[in-house]
Amino acid sequence: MFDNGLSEKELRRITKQFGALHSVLRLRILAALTAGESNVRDLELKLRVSQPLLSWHLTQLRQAGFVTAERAGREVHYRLNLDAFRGLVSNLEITLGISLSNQGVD
Amino acid sequence: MFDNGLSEKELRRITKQFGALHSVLRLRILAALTAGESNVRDLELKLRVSQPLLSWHLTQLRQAGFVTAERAGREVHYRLNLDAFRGLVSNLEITLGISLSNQGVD
DNA sequence: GTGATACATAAAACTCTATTTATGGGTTGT
DNA sequence: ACAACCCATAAATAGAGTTTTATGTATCAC
Repeated sequence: MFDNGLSEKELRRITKQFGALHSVLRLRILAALTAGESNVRDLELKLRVSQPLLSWHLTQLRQAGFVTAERAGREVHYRLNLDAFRGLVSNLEITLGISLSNQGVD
Repeated sequence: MFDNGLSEKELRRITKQFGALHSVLRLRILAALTAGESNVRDLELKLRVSQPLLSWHLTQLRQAGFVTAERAGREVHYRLNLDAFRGLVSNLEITLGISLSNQGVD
């Protein structure tokens, strides 16, 4: 056919990943995690959202692969998984058939 | 505060952009446009979707900046706007505070 | 064990997005 | 003007995602 390198399954995968980034709150969560790993309570205080809501968004991010969760006592530590972002950009490049390296853009 | 370089307005902007990519059909549209510009009728035949649906998705992509539309007679020619993708990746890098260049990933 | 803390999950209400069906506006050719 | 074609928009419906409220599970301290 005319597919640009990505299988149907991969298409659904990156679609879901883009969906996981379709939320101001989730982007804020990711931004907060750039400072390093964090538990849920700290994020709750930092972002001023309810705990169940935060938990739900963290689940979305985890299912998309953008964060990992690790139990430590009664806390759960979340941290960024940068490779997931790199993989997404890479798949987007394949879909578009171009390079998105932004050297010389600004 | 703790913002990683992006304003509230910019956050909403890239959130919307990610939302525009949260659709298998829209990714297929973008992939189809990598071959070059196209009118709506050709995309309709290629992707086998109804014309109003296609038109709606094209509007979403245009509002997000990923495609541009140009009238040519009674046709409207759509084409990719690669700078929008580069800008999005760039903003994502700012949000995460890292570089996403995928050199050496595969 | 009891109580307190940390996190996840379930159910319901709400909001946003996608799809269909029908119609309208603009352009070309006769 | 008329008919045919290309595309956009409106209204109605269906579906997916989000938020709240309430409850459950696991861990630590006592």
